[in-house]
Amino acid sequence: MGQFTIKDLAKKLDVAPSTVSRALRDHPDISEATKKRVAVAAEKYNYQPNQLAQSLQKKCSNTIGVIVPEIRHDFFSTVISGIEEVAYEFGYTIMVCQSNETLAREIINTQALVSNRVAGLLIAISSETTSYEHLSGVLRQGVPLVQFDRVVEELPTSKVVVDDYGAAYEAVVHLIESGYRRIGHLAGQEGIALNRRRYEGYRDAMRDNGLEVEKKFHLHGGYREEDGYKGAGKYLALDELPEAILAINDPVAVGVFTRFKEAGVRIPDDVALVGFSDTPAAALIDPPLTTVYQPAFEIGRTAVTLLLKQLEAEGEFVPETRTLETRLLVRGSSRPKVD
Amino acid sequence: MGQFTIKDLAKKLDVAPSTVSRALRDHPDISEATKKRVAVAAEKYNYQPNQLAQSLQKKCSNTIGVIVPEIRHDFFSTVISGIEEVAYEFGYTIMVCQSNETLAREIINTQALVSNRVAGLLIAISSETTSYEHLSGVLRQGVPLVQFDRVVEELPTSKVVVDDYGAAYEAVVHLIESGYRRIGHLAGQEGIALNRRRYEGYRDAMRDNGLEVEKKFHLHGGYREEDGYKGAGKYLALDELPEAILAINDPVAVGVFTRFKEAGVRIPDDVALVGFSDTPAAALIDPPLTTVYQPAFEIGRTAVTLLLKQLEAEGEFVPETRTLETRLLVRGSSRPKVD
DNA sequence: AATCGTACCGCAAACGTTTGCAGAAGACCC
DNA sequence: GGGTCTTCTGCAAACGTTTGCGGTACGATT
Repeated sequence: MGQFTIKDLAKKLDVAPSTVSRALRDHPDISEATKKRVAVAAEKYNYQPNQLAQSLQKKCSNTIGVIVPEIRHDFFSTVISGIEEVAYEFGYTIMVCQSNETLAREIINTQALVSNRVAGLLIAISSETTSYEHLSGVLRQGVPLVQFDRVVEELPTSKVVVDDYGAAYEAVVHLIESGYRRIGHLAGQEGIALNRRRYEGYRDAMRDNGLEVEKKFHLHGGYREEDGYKGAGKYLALDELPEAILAINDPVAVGVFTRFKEAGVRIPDDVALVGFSDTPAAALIDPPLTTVYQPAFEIGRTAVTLLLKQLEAEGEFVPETRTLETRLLVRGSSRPKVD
Repeated sequence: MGQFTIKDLAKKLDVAPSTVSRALRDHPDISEATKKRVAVAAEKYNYQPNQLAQSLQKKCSNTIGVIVPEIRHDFFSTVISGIEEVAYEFGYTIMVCQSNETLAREIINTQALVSNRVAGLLIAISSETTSYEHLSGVLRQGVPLVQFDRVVEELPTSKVVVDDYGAAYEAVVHLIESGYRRIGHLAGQEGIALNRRRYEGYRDAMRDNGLEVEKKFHLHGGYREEDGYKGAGKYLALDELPEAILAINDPVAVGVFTRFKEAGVRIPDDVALVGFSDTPAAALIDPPLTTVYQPAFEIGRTAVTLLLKQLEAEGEFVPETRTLETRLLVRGSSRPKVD
């Protein structure tokens, strides 16, 4: 068995492998006649070039490595979809790994992908990732790297992000304008740039409107629905509830939503709620969730595009940061307050 | 630049590349002393084996190809997650492609993956796929293939499916027991095995309960939310509505849900609704959607497992079909009818 | 008729591994 | 001290490509 190789083809046609190779790649040295013969035979025997061999020889492959915290998270699967889309368009295939939000696995993933000699790496770091040695290692080895969504700012790579600060600011202003004053923030892990940026947007929006951030309403958790569920439990354990909550993302908001519903807390009458991402579920729950739309698909597309650009550029390339537009989708969960 | 190779390592240690290779793989011929030296140096210089070269030489790679209709569909992203999970566990990486529900792209995807000499292929066919030449081609080339969810039954491959017939049957019986009589079915494209099986379950459940399938209530569409939206439009265009609808999957059910809500059709009072998959949104809409839970994650896990088994087996392998359990999740959208 | 140019093709090395085989060095036996 | 066994290591070929360079054959030019 085994695949049909260029040598087999050469033997069939009684020419040298090199001739076949050149014929297939339309090299001017080869006569039209033999080009045709080769093409016909290749078709007939269903010859498919061995990408492994090709990549080995050219010292560069046409696969792109992707590392995300969790594939099944709607945001990331949409990003991956976007990545695959343009990768496909440019003749690349993608290798996808998930870190499961752990640093250990993220490290193994990067090594595996480098070991597979991917042309470049696209990554959104795990929530545990606070040391970047593995990533700077990748850079040191000359593997192009583009970060998206959850980025470490210190690293000199291209980045694709959204204006988290501005989006959070806008969301909070919206809440304030809707009549909510005592606004809480259910954030992600501390120390992550993305969290910090959203927090600062929240904080500044409060400050600029003469409101103060109440520490007890500023809680930390993870990125998953269960984290939201737990977070809501913490709010419920307080002596009083905030008037509104800005959740770090939609899954968390949904978790809060569920927990509150169980507890008989009405949304938005008792507590207004705003999420981040616009997952499909957001629009469907009742009341529908006000959320910050993030162009996940575009984030993916842009990330590969930057990577490909870097691949073209070879030496003279400078990291570039693309900040994509968000859009606040105002829905029922933050209906103007009536007292 | 360029990665550190086994040759570089050999030069540093003043031994032959073959010795380094053997030392790294713990070959008994090599003395403990040099093994240690090699290990230390490999660590020091951060040597990472070139998988491409390895795969080329061994004539088999450690990457698994995955083709799904759409990555962002919750069901598939969850399957992929499961696939990645066990692939990772066994030292494999996965290459993921989406066919976007088109045959043309599915063909290109399979070729690309074969060209990359994946160890095996995992596929859920597109809704357009009615000719299987590309897949039998893959088999003819000796590339292990496992189908999941949307399978073509004629092909002699391992398969991972759920009992679509039984699940649909159960769902319809549930509707009947809840007092619904005139039950419609919003199916997918005709000619797809999965659709046929679910249809038959629907049909037989009706028949076994002395009810007849009304042709006008049996419509066809696609797998996406928009297809459900459109399908609902078709129902609305009829002179009357069915009492209940079994949708081919959750996104479609959600589309129906949305369209009906717009039209003022109440669920389940005017029309009851049942979906398939249990996407996250299903439980969150109001009323929550009754649906058939499919163990997406397990489907993914099982698919790789079967593939790995086949890879071990070498010659003496016989295709195997695993049918995973579904579970009907009864929720508000099919509340017992009150007349 | 000798030279040159051109058009086309093959040889062989290389990419980074693995592996069968042979070889070197020492230990052991008689 | 010559032979045989071990133990360890290196050589070289191979996996399927690509590519620099050299070579052949032929027609054209002087």
